[in-house]
Amino acid sequence: MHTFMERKEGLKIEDYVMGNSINSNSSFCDYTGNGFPLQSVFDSCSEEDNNKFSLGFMELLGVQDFTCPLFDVAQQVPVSTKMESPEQGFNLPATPNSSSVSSGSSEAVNGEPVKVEDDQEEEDDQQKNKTQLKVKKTNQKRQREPRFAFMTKSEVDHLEDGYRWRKYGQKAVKNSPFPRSYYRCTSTSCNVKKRLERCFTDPSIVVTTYEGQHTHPSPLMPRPNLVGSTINSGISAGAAAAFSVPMQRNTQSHYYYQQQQHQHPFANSLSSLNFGHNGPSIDSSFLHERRLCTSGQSLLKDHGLLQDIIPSHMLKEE
DNA sequence: CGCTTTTGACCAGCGC
DNA sequence: GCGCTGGTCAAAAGCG
Repeated sequence: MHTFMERKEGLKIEDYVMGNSINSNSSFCDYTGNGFPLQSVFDSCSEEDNNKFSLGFMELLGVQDFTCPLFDVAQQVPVSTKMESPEQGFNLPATPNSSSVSSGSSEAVNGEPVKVEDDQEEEDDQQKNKTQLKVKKTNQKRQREPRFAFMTKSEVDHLEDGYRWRKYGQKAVKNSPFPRSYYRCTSTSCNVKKRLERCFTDPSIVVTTYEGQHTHPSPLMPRPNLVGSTINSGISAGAAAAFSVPMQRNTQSHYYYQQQQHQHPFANSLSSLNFGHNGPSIDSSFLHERRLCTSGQSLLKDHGLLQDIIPSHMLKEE
């Protein structure tokens, strides 16, 4: 069984997901390395060619009675997310205060606003800023924060996740009638971002992508003592804090993707991200959501996570 | 008045 | 080099 990284080297992700190999001798689990397709939700939802895959994957996941969602695209993000290096995100914890992410912003230039005296100087300043930005960007290639994405079946676009977000952009998405919205955490010095978009193959599904790590506790959520649950679930507290899963009002269910080959995909993927070194100990919303997902199942069951994440018929195959 | 949302413009990266 | 696309900025408008 190959790992994702091993396979990634030789194939474009589209080939990998859409290509002949899916019809070859490989089983679905073998094919993905851990039982899940490696193609990102975004690709599968936004790329026309991937539509087929998307539907196929929905079926495989059992969309009719989906289990718990969550989809870790953290580092081995497929082609579409353009991670510089697969190792980066795993070995480097998210660096919320890094200026590299927003290097395109004029605020990032020298860290202070540009004063304008008159038109001439304004132009000069703009020229300076542009050249400085170029130099900065060529010297320091933009680094992406690790990403964590999941699909949520919901009627509302913006799901409450315990944090406050400010919308800073909206873009039309190619091959999708639904725009993508860009949000940033409103907390100062916290540069966590998230993107929201609807899956055009199923408008009832919202794809949420978190990027970065919160440097502060959730401003809206109380933090119940659920440490035991977290430990038993194998989820690092920091990871839970870094990527709080929305608490949705209208959600019926979630999908889960993750891209590693471990037996316990969710736990391994999150812990391997190595988040939470400076984050809050636990974010309740994440655990809260897990409760919603499990709906009656005990969180402390040994295989509870796997059950949440992997369709039962796939578990039987293992 | 302060904060959030909207939206057009700009920029970088990528593929051809 | 050019065009396309994703991501971000920032001014204006909206809202409580």
